[in-house]
Amino acid sequence: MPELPEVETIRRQMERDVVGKKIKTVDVSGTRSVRRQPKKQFISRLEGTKLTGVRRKGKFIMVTLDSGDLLLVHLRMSGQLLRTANKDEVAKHTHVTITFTQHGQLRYVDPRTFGELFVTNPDTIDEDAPDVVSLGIDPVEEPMSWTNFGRMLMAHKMKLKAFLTDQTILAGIGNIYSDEILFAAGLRYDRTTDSLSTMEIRRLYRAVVETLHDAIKFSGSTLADDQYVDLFGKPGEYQEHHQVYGRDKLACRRCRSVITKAKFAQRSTYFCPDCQM
DNA sequence: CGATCTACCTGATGGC
DNA sequence: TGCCATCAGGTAGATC
Repeated sequence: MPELPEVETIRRQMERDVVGKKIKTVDVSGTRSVRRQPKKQFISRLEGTKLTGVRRKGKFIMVTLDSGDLLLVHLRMSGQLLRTANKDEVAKHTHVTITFTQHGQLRYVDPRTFGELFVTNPDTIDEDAPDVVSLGIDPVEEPMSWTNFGRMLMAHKMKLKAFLTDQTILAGIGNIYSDEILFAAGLRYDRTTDSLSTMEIRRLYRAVVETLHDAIKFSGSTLADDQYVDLFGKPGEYQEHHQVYGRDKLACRRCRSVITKAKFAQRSTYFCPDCQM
């Protein structure tokens, strides 16, 4: 489900709403959402700690705790973090409930159970979470020059969509935003990284940054199944601004050609055959 | 090394 | 209605 803009929306809300709160109790039900460490350890390392900050790298949310530990959350396809009152009805597929000493709870809900939570520490994260350590550059948190971006492109010979969605190169871009970025850049998903002119490199870098910032401004994208909602259960609005994603057989908003749907790496890919070359 | 595919899950949707 | 196939924001791991 969520990509960088959706995760960033939740991060910003958590920064305002849960930082400073102290965890009273943690409840874990089911076996899949906390799977990287024993449930008991997960719970004991959280209970009694205070949340001191919320950061993000790619699609990971990292909550800093006053114990020095880090609570890591990855929502994968269908995870939601929801701020609730203690007495609010418990939604189906609620797998983790964090109750604060005051002012309610933070709940983790995830129908498909692909997402996960775990507690780690800066000293042990190399062993605990190699997937976090190996993340590439977060294009929103770590801005770079377009020349540096060009060097990254040249260092990997692959198709543009594979480049954009490889979390060890750029962290945070998934299936929706790679398609939207490539439309904004006027480039096809199957162009190779080493085929771009200087102008195209600049266009692509600009599209990465602008598309992600735009999507954050509109609180991310909620698709027809309503799976993505923010910390307070509210859907995003960026789907109304999609130029290509989910718009196959519709007219391109720019040139009126028909948007095409293709398969790339077993995923749907949408593009305008006339605006993207 | 890269690319390609499969598996992990539940639920919504569409065709027959 | 029901049944079955297909698809969905992601990524790790096996295989070639």
